[in-house]
Amino acid sequence: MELTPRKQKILETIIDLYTVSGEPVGSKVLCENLDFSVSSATVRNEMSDLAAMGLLDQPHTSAGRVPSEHGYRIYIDELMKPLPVTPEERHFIDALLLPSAYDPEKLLDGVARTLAGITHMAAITTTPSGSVSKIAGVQFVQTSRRTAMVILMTSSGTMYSRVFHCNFELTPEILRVFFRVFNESLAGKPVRSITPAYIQTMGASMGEAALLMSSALAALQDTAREAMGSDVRMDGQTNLLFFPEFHEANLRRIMRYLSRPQEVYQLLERAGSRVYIGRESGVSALRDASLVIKHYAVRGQDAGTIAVLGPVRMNYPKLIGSMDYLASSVGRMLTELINLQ
Amino acid sequence: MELTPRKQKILETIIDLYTVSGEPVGSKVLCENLDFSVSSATVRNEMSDLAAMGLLDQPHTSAGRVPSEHGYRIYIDELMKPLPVTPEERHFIDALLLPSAYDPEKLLDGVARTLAGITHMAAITTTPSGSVSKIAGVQFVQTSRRTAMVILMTSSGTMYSRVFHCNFELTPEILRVFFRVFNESLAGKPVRSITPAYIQTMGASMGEAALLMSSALAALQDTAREAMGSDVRMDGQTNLLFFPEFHEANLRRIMRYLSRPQEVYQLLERAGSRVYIGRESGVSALRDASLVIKHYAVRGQDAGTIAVLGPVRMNYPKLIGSMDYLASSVGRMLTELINLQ
DNA sequence: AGTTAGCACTCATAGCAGTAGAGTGCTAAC
DNA sequence: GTTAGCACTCTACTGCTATGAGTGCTAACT
Repeated sequence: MELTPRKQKILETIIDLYTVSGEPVGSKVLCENLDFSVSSATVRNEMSDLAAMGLLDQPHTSAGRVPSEHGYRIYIDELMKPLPVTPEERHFIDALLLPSAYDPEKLLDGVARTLAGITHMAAITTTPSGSVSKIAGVQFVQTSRRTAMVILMTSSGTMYSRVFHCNFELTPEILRVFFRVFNESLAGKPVRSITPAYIQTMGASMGEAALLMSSALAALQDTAREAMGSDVRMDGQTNLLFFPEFHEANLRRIMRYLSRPQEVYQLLERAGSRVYIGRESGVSALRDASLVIKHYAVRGQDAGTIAVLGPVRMNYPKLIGSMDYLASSVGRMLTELINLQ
Repeated sequence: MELTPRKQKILETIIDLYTVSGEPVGSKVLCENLDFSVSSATVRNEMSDLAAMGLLDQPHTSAGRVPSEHGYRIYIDELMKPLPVTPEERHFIDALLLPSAYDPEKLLDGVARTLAGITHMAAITTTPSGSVSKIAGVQFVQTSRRTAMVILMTSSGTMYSRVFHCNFELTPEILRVFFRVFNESLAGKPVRSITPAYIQTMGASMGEAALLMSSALAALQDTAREAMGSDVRMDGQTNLLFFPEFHEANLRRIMRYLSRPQEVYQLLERAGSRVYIGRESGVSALRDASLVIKHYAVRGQDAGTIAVLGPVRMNYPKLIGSMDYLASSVGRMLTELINLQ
């Protein structure tokens, strides 16, 4: 059967109405909200066709119709257009991002908070894990007589720091030696090459100096482990409490899933920019939710993702418009931050 | 009316049974669980007395009894004893704390995660805000040709860092000047003295050099603002989803309250080590919850709090025992970290 | 051929007894 | 002071009915 323009319009209107009300849409209210006038009987015939095409579901015989996952898919792929952010919204988003704009480490936190704030849903951001980035350099800062901080800087602009303690007095000279030794053997190497084995090799090649550096080496390995970890930030999980479709077991399933960042990370990284409606994600915990994923690029290279998790019934055009803008802002900001270096 | 030993024992047993079942306790099951044998009629008389004393509530006429807030209060103040952690539990807690033990910045995060992990409730930790701590020193690290990181170290052992960008090439000499100027005017001063006004004064006193330092000054002020902010970490909020008493509106109220860290911070800081049962906290969002607060000390001085939020029906002796141990561990670890410096 | 009015049919929901069972409070005996 | 016995209360559950929203179908209309 063919999806005539009138059927398209009806599907769109059902999705619009269902998005705001959350209730199945009946033929009567539907034909009151159409921008052309036909009787409810005609609308019923069309709805019956759309249901036969698998675009609408019916909770039970005497209920109205609800868009099916497939219906949403057609709507998103063919019918809707992203709604670009207005200048006001742009200013609003920029203002929310500003406080974290100067620190790559904090930026993705700020983005998650911003995204959760403007969408009132759960927001997730990821940065590329160290598995793809390189070591830009290692820095040392003395923090007290016998403690110092090692800072690992990566090519993606992120920094990881750790404090370590030595059983001897540190001097600027010693730290300069640390700096030279560490940067000579590490700068330019992929972060993933800092393995315990490599650390041992480094230690071995230093001879006696290794004893002095053991705590620094251990601290460095800690930062590398952190850098290798998938970097996932979330915010606004509690926003999901306010959607009637997220209830009890359903909600618990979702929250439990979100508490395993590695899995979330993998889902987002391999997805590409797209919308997962309900069961499309293949994650059973998310079967009643939608996940909108948008990759952002730094220097033209795919660098990470921002994503929003919410009920299937959400305002996709608006959300996708906002996320498009936010993703480009983040990419631009990170590119600037890296170019500064 | 007097709280005879038998009444005490009955109250304790009711609380024990109610803690595991969550159901009102009737006279029949109660007398099966008492360690002395009396008939259910006797128990009924005693329960009736306890209800008259305000220690038990009755949801409705034909239901069993439930401990009242006042009943819990008496139980906690007079009847129960904290259950010290077993050596196994001690090892378990230590193992959970270990990964974050070496970085004061991350320790309180780790403590919140640990506490949520062992209690299966929501955990909160606070550190003293910068309003009471002093500036131990300021450090600068070059991160690229034109960017550097300023690190504010406080007397409480916490560090706050921010990256800043200059429109000229940075050299080690310039950073040494920064270091000298900043430490001369700031070291030893309370963190709260770094106000925008003071920053301006600093700039003014530098003459031309102020132009070079403006971005560093701005970054410093950012770190100071962060250091002044109440430092509240939470974890395990989603654990609350699994308690039947936290439902719908109730749960949303609590989550909404937890999303305002400043209020939570104030509640914990002014409370002292204690248990707030239901409405005792004075926070209406927490009227159906209990909050167990424990202060920890660093170098013998009150330094911050750890707290657990959960249903009123919780295992207080066990929880308080665990928290006593955890608070002393945290205090000890922070004291060590500070003494190292 | 497409559209519409009319009507029978379906099904969820709310409301209303009636019943079973848990638990109490009271009384009288021990 | 303790206990057995019993009437009383109240909730939770079940089955029933009425209601109404909404559909699907048919026949008439344009």
